[in-house]
Amino acid sequence: MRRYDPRVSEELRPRLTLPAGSRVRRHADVRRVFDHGRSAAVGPVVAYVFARDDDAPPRYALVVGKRWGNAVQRNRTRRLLRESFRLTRPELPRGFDVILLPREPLFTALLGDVLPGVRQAVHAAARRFRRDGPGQPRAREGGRRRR
RNA sequence: GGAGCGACCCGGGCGGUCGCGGCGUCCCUCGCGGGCGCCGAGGAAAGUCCGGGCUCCAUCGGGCAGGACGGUGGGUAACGCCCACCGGGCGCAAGCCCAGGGAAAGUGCAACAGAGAGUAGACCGCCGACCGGCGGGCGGCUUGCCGCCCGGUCCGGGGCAAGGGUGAAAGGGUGGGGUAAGAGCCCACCGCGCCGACGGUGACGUCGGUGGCACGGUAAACCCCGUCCGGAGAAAGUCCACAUAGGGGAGGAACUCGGCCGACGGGCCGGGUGCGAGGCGGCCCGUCUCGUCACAACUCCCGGGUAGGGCGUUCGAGGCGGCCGGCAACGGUCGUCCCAGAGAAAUGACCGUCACGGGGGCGCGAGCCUCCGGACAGGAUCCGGCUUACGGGUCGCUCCACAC
RNA sequence: GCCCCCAUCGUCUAGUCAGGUCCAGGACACCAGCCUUUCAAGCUGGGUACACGGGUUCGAAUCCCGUUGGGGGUA
Repeated sequence: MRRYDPRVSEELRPRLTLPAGSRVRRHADVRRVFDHGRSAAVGPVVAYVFARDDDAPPRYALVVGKRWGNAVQRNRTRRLLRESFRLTRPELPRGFDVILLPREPLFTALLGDVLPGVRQAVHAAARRFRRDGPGQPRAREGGRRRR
């Protein structure tokens, strides 16, 4: 069985907390990231980012739909993404709202499989946002329409 | 040892590093902060299949319609659940299964096959007693008729339903008597119906008598009988804040009585009947609210806006232990405990170690080394059940084989 | 979360309420043959389905229960 090397976190002092305030909770904020943010995908992870007008640490939200399995499997997926975000948060660009989504099934994945993807995807999306600015909402033809 | 049946229990333990959600408390450089303490998923939290609590519909009243349930007795807040018992079916057995009321209230359905499918029927077959004919023999005499006998490997009428055959099902079964052949036609036993006695709270059982077969299947077909059920569902609901803009469309109906003002045009208030609209899931009754010569208000429909916060919200038909009652489900009583309450959603990540299971190797052996493995699955209003998914253990019992 | 509905050939569907005549019918699509120099069209023939597991019944696509998979409504 593969094991995750604990030295990854040993290097990363200071404190690696994940306070409640670092979560994007309001529906309007989530919509803003999806409609006007920029995205990038690395490995098993997709990241959407949108820059706020401050210099606070990055905030996150997770979107894991029913296609990723039952409640236990979705919880496992969310926890891996959250843990990856927590461990990499100090090195991520400040002032961004980040939404993380899985791109492939993560139920059987280990933390080491997910963490590099989160770090690189967020950085890539942030670079794209700084270069191109806010995007326009994609037209959703057919399918479900959000009000 | 093998096969099987039932009841019950458990759902890894300990430790470390970094974190998460509540509540309490303290600190500060007050912020989306930090320290400390306590608590933090399941036996199914699942499916959402039943039953209740709770909230709103003014009240939840009567009837119809509709739905659910269905042996008996108990348990329960209630149930479609549980316990005990009865009856039937399956199994060698331990045991398991049963929507298990009514088919003599009525209606419907049963393809194909078959003679006949529910007021039964006669294809093959069986019979030759009875009637008519045919053939033969004998006898009589009024010589072409009569009588008697024989013939079903002669015919028809007719009798029969035992046997064959069809079917899921053919209008009691077996045996004997009986008969021309047969048949509950008669008899014995079994089954069935009815009556009675006894036992049991009861479903029902046992025994006796009697009838002489009259009652086929299907109600998870309509239906009948009995019992129960008002509707919606926490995104229920309620309070506050914010916001849209007083948007568009549709609707209906009169009389009368009393009092007061006014001073003859009438106005105001209250009541009655009628009418209209609406609420009480559908309909009717009943009832309540509003309106009633109408700009408005009212009611309904459509359109538009908001997507924040508080309460509901977790102490409960609650858990654990003892004693008592009960075959049991369960109840009573005493003691003790406080056990998730989030609001897009917290239990995680990683590591060590010990147990447990499996494979391989070493060892005479106790054992040692090494590599794997640990299921189903995550609270979202709360309980009681059912169902479905799934890893393992303990105890008891049955049958078979072997040994003593 | 809560409350409803649906499932039949490759696709769209009929049959389900009132069980048998249904080894399930139709249209398009598919395959083969004929026709044509070839293709298309036309004609002839053919294959293909009751989501799954139980129960009731003599008999189930149909009735009942459970499972699975879809869809819709609701602040």
